[in-house]
Amino acid sequence: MQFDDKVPIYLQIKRVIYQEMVTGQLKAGEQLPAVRQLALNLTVNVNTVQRALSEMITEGVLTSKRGKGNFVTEDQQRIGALKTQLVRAQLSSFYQALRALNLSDEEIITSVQHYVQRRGSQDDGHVND
Amino acid sequence: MQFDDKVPIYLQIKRVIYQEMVTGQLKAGEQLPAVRQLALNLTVNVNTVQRALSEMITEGVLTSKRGKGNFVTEDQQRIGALKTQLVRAQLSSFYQALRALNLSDEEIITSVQHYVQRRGSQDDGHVND
DNA sequence: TATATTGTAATAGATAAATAGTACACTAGG
DNA sequence: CCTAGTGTACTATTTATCTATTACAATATA
Repeated sequence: MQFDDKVPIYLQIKRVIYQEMVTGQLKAGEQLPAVRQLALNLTVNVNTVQRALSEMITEGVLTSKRGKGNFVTEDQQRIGALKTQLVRAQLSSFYQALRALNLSDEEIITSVQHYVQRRGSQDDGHVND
Repeated sequence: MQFDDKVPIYLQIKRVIYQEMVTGQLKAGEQLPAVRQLALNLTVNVNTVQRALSEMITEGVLTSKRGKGNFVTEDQQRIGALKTQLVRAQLSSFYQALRALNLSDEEIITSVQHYVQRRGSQDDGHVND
């Protein structure tokens, strides 16, 4: 996997796993691949994977069972809250950045609409739910 | 100034100066504060400021005159292009992040609308152009 | 011609992050 | 009981970033 070398890799790994939980690629209670396997998949060191996972364990979205594996929380509501939290964080930083470039609220909204339209008419196989 | 310790400071400095150019706090052709002064303002080392500025000089948005100072490009169009570029980068990463969280195009648009509305009704002294 | 102010370069040290490698602890299954 | 597979811990090394410090080069001005 390719990472942005201006952002710590362990943070980018967290983001990937968050996304898999939110999209349901990883379901509540499901076991994650072994840390050594994750390290291979991500072409990254085991310690780096471990750092990402241990933070997520502290946050309560993962649980660890020594000798067995790492598991997504059973708490489906926790995952829902995670999605809300991640979406809100994106909205906040996006809004703040565009305001800092002097865009009005209206301009921000229409810029998103136009961007989405442009992407929609641009035959790159993405689907719209 | 406070920085996010997960992102290189020199990149965050570039972002701040970009914003000042785009918003007109720094006008085309205008002289920047001396690097040593900028370092004081930002509570950062001169070398770190220098790294940010030297990259922006390479990009052509700043020019340097040894013994005189650093200056914003005279090319107003260049600044306009900079704004376009920065806005587009924000849109792209924002869109990609929310798609990765399984939001549809419609949901992305309405989430922005609701976020802006919520902020608008929330008396925190921001103005709407 | 000096002196102050500007940008620029170079060195050395500190810290965070990532890597490689080794070892240990717990669990399941033959 | 032994072995394979799991998470976890620790050390050592490398790289990028930031800092502190010193020095030098170019410009303006008294």
